[in-house]
Amino acid sequence: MRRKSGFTLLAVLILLGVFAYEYVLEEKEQTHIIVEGEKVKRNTNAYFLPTSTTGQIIHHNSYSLSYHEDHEQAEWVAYELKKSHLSSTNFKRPYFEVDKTVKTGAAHWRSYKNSGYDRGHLCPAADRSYSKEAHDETFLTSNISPQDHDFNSGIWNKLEQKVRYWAHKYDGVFVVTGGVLKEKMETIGEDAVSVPNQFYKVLIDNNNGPIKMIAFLIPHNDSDKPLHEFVVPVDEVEKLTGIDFFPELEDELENKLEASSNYKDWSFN
DNA sequence: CTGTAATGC
DNA sequence: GCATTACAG
Repeated sequence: MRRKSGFTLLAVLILLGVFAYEYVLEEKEQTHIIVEGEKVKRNTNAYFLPTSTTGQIIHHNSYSLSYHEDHEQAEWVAYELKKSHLSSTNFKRPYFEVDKTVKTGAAHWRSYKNSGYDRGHLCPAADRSYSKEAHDETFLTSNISPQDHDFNSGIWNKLEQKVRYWAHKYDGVFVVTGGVLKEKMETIGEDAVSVPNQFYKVLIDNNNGPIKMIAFLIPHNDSDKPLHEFVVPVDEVEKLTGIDFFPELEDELENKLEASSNYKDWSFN
């Protein structure tokens, strides 16, 4: 009797030891990840916000944006797309609303009417379908840009779907999207909303292994080319837009990641 | 999924 | 203006 309980105690102790050892290993790995991006995981939404060239950053509940009054649209829209955000829910499309939080006055949706261009979401409705409130919030005029319908439903839609695929595969990504806004562009409607000649998307992933980035720069035309042909270094988008995308990253890491147009870490399957 | 447009109240 | 329906890439 005594001998048996001795064995039991020993077995329990060994098991405890194994669990403790594994726990320490796990802790070590997590710490390692956090060190790479400092406070990255603590407040991702604020941490990854790009700089604004206009000084008008607006925080909505489900995404943030920097509004460019001259072009009557956002220069960037940024949000975290978590794996848990992905939803097959199909909410009914509401009407677009003028974003009243834009102090200089956001574009009116009538400026897009009969313009020949789509009201193209920058933050896609499908990326905020985890609640009706979040979904409907994407239908603000500060979140749209004039897009050719074939482009919007073609190559751009393909990219948006790929982002959702990556959010699922990599347990979330942080997304920044916008049109490249330049001095002279075609405009539409009474508000003279600029029609960008290129659109970009910049992604950063710090949830799955080593931190990684990827940037896309796509001409405002539909294309049959594979998406990976539109990959550019983040530096190139920064040069075109004047936006600094991840200013809070430690400089050495930021410089290294933003100079690369290597996409081997991102699965295109 | 991404959207526009016509119709009736 | 809002709701419903039809249609297209």
